Order: sequence, then C-alpha cells, then structure tokens
Amino acid sequence: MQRYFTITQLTQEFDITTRTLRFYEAQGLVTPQRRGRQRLYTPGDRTRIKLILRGKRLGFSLAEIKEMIAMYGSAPGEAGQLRLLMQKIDARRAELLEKQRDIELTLLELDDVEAGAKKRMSELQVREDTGTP
Amino acid sequence: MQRYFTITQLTQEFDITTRTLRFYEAQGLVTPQRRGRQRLYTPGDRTRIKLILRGKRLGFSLAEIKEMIAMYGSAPGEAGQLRLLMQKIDARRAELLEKQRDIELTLLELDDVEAGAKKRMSELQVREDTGTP
DNA sequence: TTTCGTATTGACTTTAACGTAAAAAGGCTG
DNA sequence: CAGCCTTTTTACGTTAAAGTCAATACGAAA
Repeated sequence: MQRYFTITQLTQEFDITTRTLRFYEAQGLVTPQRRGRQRLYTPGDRTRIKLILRGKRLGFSLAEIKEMIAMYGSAPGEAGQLRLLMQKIDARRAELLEKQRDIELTLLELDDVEAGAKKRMSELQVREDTGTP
Repeated sequence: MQRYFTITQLTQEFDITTRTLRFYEAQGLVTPQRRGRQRLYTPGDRTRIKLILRGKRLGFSLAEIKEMIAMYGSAPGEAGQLRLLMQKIDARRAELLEKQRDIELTLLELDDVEAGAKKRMSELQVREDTGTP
C-alpha cells in the first residue's frame, strides 16, 4: 500500500501536466506535503484531484470547484453557517439537475441524427445492391 | 406570430449581451439576416442560440458546439462521410454518458453533505431545547 | 433638421487555465 | 565528483470567450 504519490505519478495517471497540478496548488485546490522541496501527494490529495477533474468535465470553473470541495470538508459550524451550506447545496443540485436535462435532450438529438444517418446508409446499400447509380 | 427577433430581444430572453451574440456570429455559429445593417434573427437562429447555450452549460467549447450543430444539419453525403458522422455521434454520446455518471456521483456526494448538515442542525436543536451550552 | 436612443463596427483589454522556457537545486549513478 | 535526470521556481506567453470603449450610423420623434 502506497503512502505517497509523486507529481509525475499523478500526471501520468490522470493525463495532466505538472504545470496543471502546480497551478491547482497555487489556487489552493490541493496542498501536498513536502519532503525538502519535493511535493508528496497523499491518497486524499489524489481524491481531491479526481474531484477537480470531474468538476472540470462538467464545466465548472476552478473557483466553483474549490467552493464545492470546501463544502465537502466543511466543519460543523453553527446554525447560520449550516443554513448557508444547505442553500449552497440546493443551488448546486439545481445546476446539476439542469445539466442532466441538458444531457438527456442532447442525447435524444444525437439519436435523431444517428437514425437519419442510418437510414441514408441503408438507402445507399439498396442502390448498391440493385446497381442503381 | 413573430417572424424575426432583434438582437436585444434575444439578449434579454437568454440573459446574454449583444457582444456575445456578435461574437457567436463572428465564429460562424449563427448567421442572422440583415435589414440594412441591423441583424434579424429567425426562430431557427433562436433555436441555434439555445443549442449553443445548452452546450456551454455542459462545458463544451464553442468549437465543439459548432461541430455538433453542423452534425445536426449535415447533408445526406456518401457512405464514407456517413460513417464518419456516426463515429462522431458515438464519441459525443460517450462523452455525454460520462458526464451523466459524473453528475450522479456529484449528486450523491451532495446528498451526503446535506445529510451531515441536517444531522448537525438537529443536534444544535436538541441543545437549544435542553438548554445545553 | 436636430436630437435621442439604439445598433454596429473596430480596437483594445480582461480573465481563466494553463503552456513554455530558463535557471537553479537535489539526487543517483558510474 | 562529474554527469545526467527530475523537480522546482519564476517569469513570460497563449488561447478562448467574452468585456469595455470609442466612433460612427441609422431610424424615429420632436
């Protein structure tokens, strides 16, 4: 079981560059430990990186992703803070649900385009079979 | 029934700026007609704008969105082109399905965070009730 | 016709998210 | 210890997607 990951290990695993990971660190999205000057990433850091990349795939900005990650690790807090947290959760959830609908619509449209393409393919096939020019 | 939309009508409907619409036009994503110098958007243009914004919400770049819109309106074409089109469709679909999984995971995590927050809220409530500091 | 408000065009600026290049610092390998 | 490789730091460059600003231009109203 591996305690730490080097920066190059992670860049290879996730297909990103060292520049990217250092940039994320500069933005406060990950804070790897150091052995001397070298960065050492814990499994926890690795998980955060996964979260970041997932957020990016969904079109969130690094600032938004930072906020979401902060939500995950939010301390207990008092009533007001908890209410604020729950508001943020609701807002994010609404966004994600909208994205879900967007995806469904787009998938349906892709189905349509594909159906049309298949139909035209089969028509071409018929012409080949019958020798129609 | 309205034949044309002005640029400001559309900016108000979609909460974007005129600069944005002109930029999309410069990128070849929409091509409104002109009356003199003034832009006139057809319902079809309006639909394309909707598609663009949907694509943006899903994190696609304008270049990708342009490609997808081109797929929708692609001419019949010959067998090779149709096969290429279907490959593109498959690739997009795969991307969208990945985004769907990403969303599901994120929603589950939000549920977790919310559950934790609710629990802490109720604990605070108990302390209030019992007068515990 | 002057004026007012809205549109257009072009140029320049900005922001996020990295890319690229240069210089110095370890660290291991023979 | 010299040579080589990787890593780090610093600084500047780049790209996409607009924002901002200035100079008109147009159409309608007064």
